[in-house]
Amino acid sequence: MDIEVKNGDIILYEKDLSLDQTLDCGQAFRWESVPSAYYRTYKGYYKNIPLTVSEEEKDGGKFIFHNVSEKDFLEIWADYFDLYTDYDELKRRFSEDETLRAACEYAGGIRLLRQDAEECLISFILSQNNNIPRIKGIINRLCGMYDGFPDMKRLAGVTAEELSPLRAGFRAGYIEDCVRRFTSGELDVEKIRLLPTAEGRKALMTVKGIGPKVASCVQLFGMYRTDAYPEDVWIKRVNERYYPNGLPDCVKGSEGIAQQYLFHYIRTASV
DNA sequence: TTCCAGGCGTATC
DNA sequence: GATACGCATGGA
Repeated sequence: MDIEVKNGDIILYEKDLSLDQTLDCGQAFRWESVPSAYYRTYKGYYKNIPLTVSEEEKDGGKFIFHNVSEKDFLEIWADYFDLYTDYDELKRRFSEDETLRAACEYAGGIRLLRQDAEECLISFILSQNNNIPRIKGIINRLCGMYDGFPDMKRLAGVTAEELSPLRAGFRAGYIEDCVRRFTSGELDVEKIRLLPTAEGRKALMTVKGIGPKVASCVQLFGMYRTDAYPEDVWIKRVNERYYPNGLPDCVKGSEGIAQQYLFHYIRTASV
């Protein structure tokens, strides 16, 4: 990893990263672009730990992690941004497939964030039949209500009615059920994390409001289960159009990361 | 006004 | 197991 410590900031040189593509692609909902002197600056959180991060110029590969110690960078942010994974190698492997090659070229700055599992559980339940700006709004109000993103313990006993200020609609009842199942001891995030992907997915789907897509999102984004492949409306279009006979062998074990490139490609590249 | 949004539960066959 | 339909909410 190529970093420098400078005036209390960490400077990172990383070719395979774009803040727009990674922080604003629908895998995380708590990052906001803020005005700055740089090409792009985002403010956001991992587990309620705040960060301001800048991309110096478009596709320049130079990033500034503001006011971050080297220790915190290496222990928290390098992990969160998945900087220990070689995306160049990954993209070369994916590029055996023609569609994926185009997707990787189009959105080569995407990385899979290693997010908190409980936060992803709540967030992706809220994401169903909803659009990204409104998902962000609901989560923002949730964080306001609890002074940061609440974990299961903090949410224990919450009712749909108490969540009504979030304007989450029918999803509030799903949150209520989810919290009850995970705080009663009936389900355990850390146990699900250890299960094989198919079994963990089944366990998650026993929660009211968690279906195949949300379960896979929780595994992919919240448990770094890279073989989870969430099939939303956009990815269904990709599959019908490019992969009617299934995904190519070159994505084996990394279906979820491939999904990120394909999702961004089909959604914004007008192909 | 109507339609749609990173789906899912329920009813019905 | 497959398919149709409603669902809270707010922006287009």
